[in-house]
Amino acid sequence: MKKNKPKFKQIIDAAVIVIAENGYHASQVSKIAKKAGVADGTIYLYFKNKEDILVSVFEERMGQFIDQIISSINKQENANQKLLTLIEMHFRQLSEDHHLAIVTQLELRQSDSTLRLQINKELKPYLTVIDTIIKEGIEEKLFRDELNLPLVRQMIFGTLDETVTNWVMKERKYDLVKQAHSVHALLTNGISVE
Amino acid sequence: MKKNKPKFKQIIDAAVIVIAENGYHASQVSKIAKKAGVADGTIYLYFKNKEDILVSVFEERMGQFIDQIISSINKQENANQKLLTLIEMHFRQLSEDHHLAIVTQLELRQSDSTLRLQINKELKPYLTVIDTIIKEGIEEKLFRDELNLPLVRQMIFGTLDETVTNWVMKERKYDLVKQAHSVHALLTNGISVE
Amino acid sequence: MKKNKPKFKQIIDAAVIVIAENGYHASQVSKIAKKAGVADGTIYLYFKNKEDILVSVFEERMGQFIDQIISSINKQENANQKLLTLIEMHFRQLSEDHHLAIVTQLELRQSDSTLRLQINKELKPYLTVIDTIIKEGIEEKLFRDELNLPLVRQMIFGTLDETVTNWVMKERKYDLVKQAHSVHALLTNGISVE
Amino acid sequence: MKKNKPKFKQIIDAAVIVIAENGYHASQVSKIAKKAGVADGTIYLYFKNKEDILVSVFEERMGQFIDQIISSINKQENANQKLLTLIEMHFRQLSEDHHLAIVTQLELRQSDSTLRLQINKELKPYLTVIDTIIKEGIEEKLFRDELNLPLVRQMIFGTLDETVTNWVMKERKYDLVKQAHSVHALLTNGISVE
DNA sequence: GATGAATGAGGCTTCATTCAT
DNA sequence: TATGAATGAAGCCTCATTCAT
Repeated sequence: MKKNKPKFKQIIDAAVIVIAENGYHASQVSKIAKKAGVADGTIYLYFKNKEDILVSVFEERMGQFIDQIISSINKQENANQKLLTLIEMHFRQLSEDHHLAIVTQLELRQSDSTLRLQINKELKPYLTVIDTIIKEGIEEKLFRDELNLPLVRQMIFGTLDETVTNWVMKERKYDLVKQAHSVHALLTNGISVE
Repeated sequence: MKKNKPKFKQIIDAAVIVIAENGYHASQVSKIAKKAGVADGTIYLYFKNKEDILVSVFEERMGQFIDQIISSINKQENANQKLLTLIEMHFRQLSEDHHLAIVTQLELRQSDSTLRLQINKELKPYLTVIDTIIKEGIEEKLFRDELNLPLVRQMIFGTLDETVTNWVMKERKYDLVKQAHSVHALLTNGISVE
Repeated sequence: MKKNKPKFKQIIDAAVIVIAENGYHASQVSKIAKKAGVADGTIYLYFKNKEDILVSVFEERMGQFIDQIISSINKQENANQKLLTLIEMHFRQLSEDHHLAIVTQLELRQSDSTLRLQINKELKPYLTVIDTIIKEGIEEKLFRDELNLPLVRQMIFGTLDETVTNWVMKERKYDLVKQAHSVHALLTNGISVE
Repeated sequence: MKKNKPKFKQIIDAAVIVIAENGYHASQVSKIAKKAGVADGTIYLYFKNKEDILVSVFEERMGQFIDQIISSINKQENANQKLLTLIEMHFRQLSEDHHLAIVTQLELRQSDSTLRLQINKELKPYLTVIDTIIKEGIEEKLFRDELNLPLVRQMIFGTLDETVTNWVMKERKYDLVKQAHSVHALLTNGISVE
């Protein structure tokens, strides 16, 4: 299994940094190889082509990202706590790896539709986690039971995504994690008085 | 002023269609020229370079988009009505011009960071409109007064954006405008019971 | 029609010389472009890809080659005369354009099967001319009537081809055209006494 | 002597099959190694480089090919019989090893001039055998004594070669060996009446 | 002797942009 | 103004060969 060889991770890590620093379009394979400390050709022993590197970046990192969130959520008692934890973990992980944040929020969105399709597939488990929390919340009578599931999911994911993107574009000048509670409050209580 | 000459608009319109139909990366200048019915070189009499076409697409169309929303909002009495109108108009306009929806939600995001910076500039007035509504809502005691303005704006814009993107990616198979009320309810009342 | 533009012929001519001088595998597109006095990209305004240049070389030159032979043959009275003329013209034309001789006898045979298939298509009319002469000869009772047509064609073409290849590989140190009569005699009378 | 080690022959045999099945250009060293059941690097313990494999293919197989023909010819009484035997053996051997036929008639001709030079050297003994038969035939007064030796040799070899190539390209759908007599008759008696 | 992971040079092609007409 | 033929820079990928084990 190629994924367990050290060079596989070396190249993935190099790719994240190179893309974050140079932008998606200026990230030539040769630049990634150099940063990873391998020859250009070596890349192709581990990846089918350039696109495959990018998909793998997402697979590897998004996989970890979601696994972390799920394991944290499982320690929580109810849907409200779980939602808060999801938000905190989402913000924390991207805060702690700003290269990854730049890549996921800005650079990878420049990829063409074939790649974006792959990326959406990777994203699906995350959306499923959100769905599960909402359904639990409804069962626990914490959330309103007439909620339109896809709409709520879009609100939650859209809000988190937009918040992180803004933070990245403002060059990460403020503490993203600290906003988790407010975002949670907004999503649960809305903006209306009472 | 070049903007008032007929070929300027011809080229912008052609660009929207070509990008929507072919995707950002397969939209060569020559293809846009052909669709616009002009020679390749003519493009450069009206636009500095390819990026300039794309920025102009956004300037022109986003300008109209926002103007429409503002004029509709101004007929509304309070912040709640205005927010609902904004959502409806946002959804309606993109529903009615699906080429534009594809371009704004999917294709233009593939542009590089320079272009995206420009696009964000064009987006600013829209975000300001949202801010204004929120502030009005607080003054009118319709919205909670401890709201974090940027956060609320991100929630609103993030939710609308994600909702439209999902609709585009699902190939516009359902009625987006019909979702305006539910989205409005979610944003104002949150998801919690009570 | 691209074939009538001067650059089309310029590039074909350059390709013949570059391939003859450098060999098939060392004939980069950039080298052909340079010899033709055009930019690399210009090649692709006239040819689909590199292979298309080579097919066109054959189409153009082989077309002329065969046309010349046919028009000369038509002035001859009987099949025997026609066969002699075909041999003479075959030898003469390749003698007079040694670049073309090198390309057809040595370099173009290195092409891959896709290209060789195309080349064989171009060659077909020539083989048909040979067939026609043989059939005429039989009708005129000059040639034996139990002849196996494909076999005779293979003997004639194989002999001419091998003779020219040998001459090219011996670096054209002797007069090829002078051998036409002997070759004709061999083919018609065989090698046996009586 | 490396030639006597089993892996040497293993690799040669693998090369013939791989080239026949994949074509010259798609026959990477790694593919030959795999088919031979050795590691890529092992190839280089037995052959100087890739070209050396191909030259060796010819050396080994052509050597056998010619030896077979010579030993068959020596059993014949006169030049006429010998020529017929040569033709039969030439056709029979390639008929019986169609991989070799594909490689010699089609694929190896794609090699570059350096390699073809080597191949021609291997071919020389065969041409010498032909020459010897012709000279014998003249001495035996079976063949005309004013024959131009190189020319006759080119006719014989060219005819055989073209005949086999046609048979290979027609995907070996007819019996090549059965044509030996007709080809022999053509070469000895020519095509003319009387 | 045998392995196979690693190397890195090399070339075809696209397409935004220019400029002579 | 308008044209469109011509330009030429730039990058992904393959595969013969090496060499540490």
